[in-house]
Amino acid sequence: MPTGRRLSPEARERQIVEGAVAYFAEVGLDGHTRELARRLGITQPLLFRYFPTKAALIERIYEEVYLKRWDAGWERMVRDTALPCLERFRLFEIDYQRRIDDYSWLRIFVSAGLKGFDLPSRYLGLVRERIFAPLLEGMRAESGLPSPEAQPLSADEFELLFGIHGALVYVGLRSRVYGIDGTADRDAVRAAMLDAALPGLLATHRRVVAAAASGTERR
Amino acid sequence: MPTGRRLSPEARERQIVEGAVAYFAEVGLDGHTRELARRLGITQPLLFRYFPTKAALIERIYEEVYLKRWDAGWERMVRDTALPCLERFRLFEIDYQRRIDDYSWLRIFVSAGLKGFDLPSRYLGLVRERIFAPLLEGMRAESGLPSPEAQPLSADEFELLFGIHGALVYVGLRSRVYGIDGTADRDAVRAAMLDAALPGLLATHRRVVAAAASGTERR
DNA sequence: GCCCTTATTGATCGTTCGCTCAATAGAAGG
DNA sequence: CCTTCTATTGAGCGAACGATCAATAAGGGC
Repeated sequence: MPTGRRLSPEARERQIVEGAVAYFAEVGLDGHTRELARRLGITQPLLFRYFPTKAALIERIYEEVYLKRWDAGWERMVRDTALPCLERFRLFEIDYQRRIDDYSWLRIFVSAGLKGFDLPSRYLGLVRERIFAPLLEGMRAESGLPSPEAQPLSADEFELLFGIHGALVYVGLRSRVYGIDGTADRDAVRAAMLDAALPGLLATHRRVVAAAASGTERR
Repeated sequence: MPTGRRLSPEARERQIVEGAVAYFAEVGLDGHTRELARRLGITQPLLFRYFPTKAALIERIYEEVYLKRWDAGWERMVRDTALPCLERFRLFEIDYQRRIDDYSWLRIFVSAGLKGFDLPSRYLGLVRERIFAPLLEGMRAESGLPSPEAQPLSADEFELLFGIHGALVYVGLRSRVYGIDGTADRDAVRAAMLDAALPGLLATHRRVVAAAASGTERR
């Protein structure tokens, strides 16, 4: 993609942001501004006309890749009482995983985690509060268990969902971060994982809630 | 840990390796040799007396953290016909996860993956061939299914084990890489995940093998 | 076709990187 | 106590880093 000089500021900014996402995803957030500029076919000082510092450019990448790609429909989907909770969970995960099983998304996410930025923890906090909490509340209701107001959602309940979630994320990580050339159809693999994990989930959830209710019993 | 100058070469090398593991785990493999030396209380040129290049030091870290911590007992454990396969799998994962749920292990692993080094893919290849393949072979036998010689192990079968494995690894990643302060007892969380996932595993495995045997059927 | 705005560049600053080497200093043997 | 060996250091090399700024050139309005 040659540049064609003197773009409009909007077009140039877009080009820089998209190029930066691809570049820093590939080499990590310690990548160099000169190399990024070289790949874009522009000079390095031009980057600093559009972003005051490298850190500001990276902050913009966060907005671009994570905040912008958060789908408000997910929050509605998991509250849609027309479907059973397990089906809502399945639909959410299929759509969510398809969105994040992306070279840039996954690599910048773990790269940010390694560098100690709070983006991953804040993002997973969002998943926890806006997706998993409503789902667990629905599962409580479907099983005739106390509402979260009567008995707060426990850490173990969240782990139930994060466990399945993690298995699905790991499929993408193996390919995008560990470099295992997954020739497999990862969508199908995840669908099969959900088929295996979901049927027993409600029963396990009831056990976990009952254990939490009756003090500190174990299993 | 102040230095006390003029150590024996063996003691100094150990100190450097251990310090390097801790340092590069914390800041990533792009960390700087000067900062590492400062933390060790020595000068930077001394590092280069013990390791010719920074790359050689990092190579040594790989040996130290991954190859050296590989437990040959795992390979025996998963072949121990005295126990049912699911129990072997459980015992392996409990021990394995306890070993790798370690700040340095997990962070250097994903850091190496991001930098494109082949360590993670080679390591996971080891898990696949030396741990999961024997387990799947045993599961085939327990279920009266064809041996791997008669019908090769399929990618879907490996995904069955990698799915559970990934859910367990993700527990550590959330804490060690994403920086979510897991106040929870991660060992107990993983034990509960295994309790939830293992009971249905053999039946699912039979379905997967049957589907693979009868051509390209789906579910 | 000319002018004026501004996107873009070339040159460069101070700093820090991985790495080298001659000089220094601490322990062990006689 | 003095010599010898070598672990350790201080000074510094060339290269590359993020960032700055005056000079240049491309396009739009008249």
